[in-house]
Amino acid sequence: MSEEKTLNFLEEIVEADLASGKYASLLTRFPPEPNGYLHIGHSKAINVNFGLALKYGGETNLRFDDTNPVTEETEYVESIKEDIRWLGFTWARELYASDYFDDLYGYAVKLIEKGLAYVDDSSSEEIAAGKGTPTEPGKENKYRNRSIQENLQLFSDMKAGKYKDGEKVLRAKIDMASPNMLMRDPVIYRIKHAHHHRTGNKWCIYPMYDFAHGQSDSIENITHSICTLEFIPHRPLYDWFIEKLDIFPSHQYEFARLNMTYTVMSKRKLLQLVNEKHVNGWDDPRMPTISGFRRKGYTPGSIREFCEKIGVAKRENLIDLGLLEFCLREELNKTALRVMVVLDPVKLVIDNYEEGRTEELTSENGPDESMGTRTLPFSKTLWIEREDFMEVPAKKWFRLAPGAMVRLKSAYIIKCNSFIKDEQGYITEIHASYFPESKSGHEGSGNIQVKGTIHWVSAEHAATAEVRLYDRLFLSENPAAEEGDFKDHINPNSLQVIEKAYIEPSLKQATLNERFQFIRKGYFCLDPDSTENHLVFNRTVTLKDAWAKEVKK
RNA sequence: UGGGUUAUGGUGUAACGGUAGCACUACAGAUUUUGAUUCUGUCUGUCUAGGUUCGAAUCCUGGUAACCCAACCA
Repeated sequence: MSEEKTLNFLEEIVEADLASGKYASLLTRFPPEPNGYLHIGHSKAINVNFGLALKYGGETNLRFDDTNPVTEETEYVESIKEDIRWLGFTWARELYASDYFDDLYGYAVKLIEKGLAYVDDSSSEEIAAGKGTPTEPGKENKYRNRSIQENLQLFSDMKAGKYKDGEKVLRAKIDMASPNMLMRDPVIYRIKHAHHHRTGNKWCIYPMYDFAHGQSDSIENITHSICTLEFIPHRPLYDWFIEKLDIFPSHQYEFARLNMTYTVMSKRKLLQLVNEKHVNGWDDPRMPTISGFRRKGYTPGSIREFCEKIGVAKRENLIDLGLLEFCLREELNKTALRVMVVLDPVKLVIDNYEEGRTEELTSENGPDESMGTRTLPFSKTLWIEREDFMEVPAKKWFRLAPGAMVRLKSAYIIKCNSFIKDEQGYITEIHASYFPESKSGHEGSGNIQVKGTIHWVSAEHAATAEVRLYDRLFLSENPAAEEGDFKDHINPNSLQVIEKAYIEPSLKQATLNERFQFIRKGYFCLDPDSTENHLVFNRTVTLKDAWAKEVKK
């Protein structure tokens, strides 16, 4: 079977540009604004930009688009860098749009000198009104015809701080009747007397996105400037500035951003979830942020694989969260250490097992023999999962029930003799007898056939831990598209905390970067909230559960 | 309603005028000391109406639908 992978449209463009000699090498950039945390949607953009460069032997710059001092903070710069590194990518240069403020100012002066920009004294409302609507052209105002000399002076005064915020702006002089609203004399510089996280108080005028992005690309000699679909209408402006300024011609290309089921992706909505305490911060494991996924136990490889699988195209999409989970399970299944943990315990007493006796049983750590084995203490009294016992077994029930037999994983086959209920009818204890000859790994262990195998922990030897079970944050597939407030669709049971789960003793040595499969229950990892005496585990993702489906039928 | 972008199974993505393929999901079966994994199989698709052509998802014409654009945000 040949592995002939077809190219996505960006790869086709790049290959054509390289083949034609338009560019000798490839240089892309990832340009986040440092005003929030990166989410899974950004990981697609990261994968596209870094992935393309990697594939074609080029480089990728990390450029912080920090042209708006009032929303941006150094804290975000650090988290963004950490997330990109964690995903496994390395940038060629760490740059900032603010590095180019002097150049950008010079470009603005050049535009004024060419009669292509003017200072406008209108209020923002007046400017908005003057732009018209998509169906009606805008109107040219009286400031549009100021002399070059006057504009130069005024712009210089703006820079010098002679005006207050909002008193004046610099606008490009393009076409107030353009069908593209963005070409109707866009504002390119505004006054903001604000402290900038890098340039401090040096500037009180700041360039707008459209006057910073393309030029920054050009200054860095970015060959392919890749962004999302909503910037398509900006492209004519992007090209206009490059042409009028006569600078290196970077080109903009657009792809469809990632949308995923059962979550929201807009920064505004994520901020709301954090601020209104629907989650416990940006790195809450229920958040679609990179830091949230990291804390939940996702691996960088699974996210990269997911980004590869979803492809790159120009059409709107809503990708099934199940695909991300598939990528995760695919990796974790190969690498996670198998351990036994009882989340919802009920006591199991082996009547014919000697009181006080303990055996060290051997169990495999994973599917691959190279992962080795460990020992597990076994004794008369065990904890098993409450849901693994049914007083009146359902049809096709393979687990424990009165008179039924199951195997205790890596141990013995047992047969249930009886069980005890309290006055409320709650089962408090199950009694069984074991078959010594059925011991795992020993001759004759397979003489008795059973359909079910369940996990267990020795009561005497078990340690305890808190376990946090996460479910999807929203009940709706596409909460942002629902009528009304997206928050009305929050899943009230997205977090279930188990205060006291019984864990096998080996788990006391768990470390933060290890991944575990709690056999039959899912994949888990240690949470940073853990202390030596209080371990906390997060459920990364469940296992597929064919029985749960059977029950639903 | 002016401009722009996009339409392929439930989802995502290929096929670049010549057999509609791949992955996820779903379903069925086999294996299994995890009802996991693994393996095998099955279902389901070219927005619509015309046209060009020996042949159209692909080219042309007309519809339709979805998304984006009227911040001194990015």
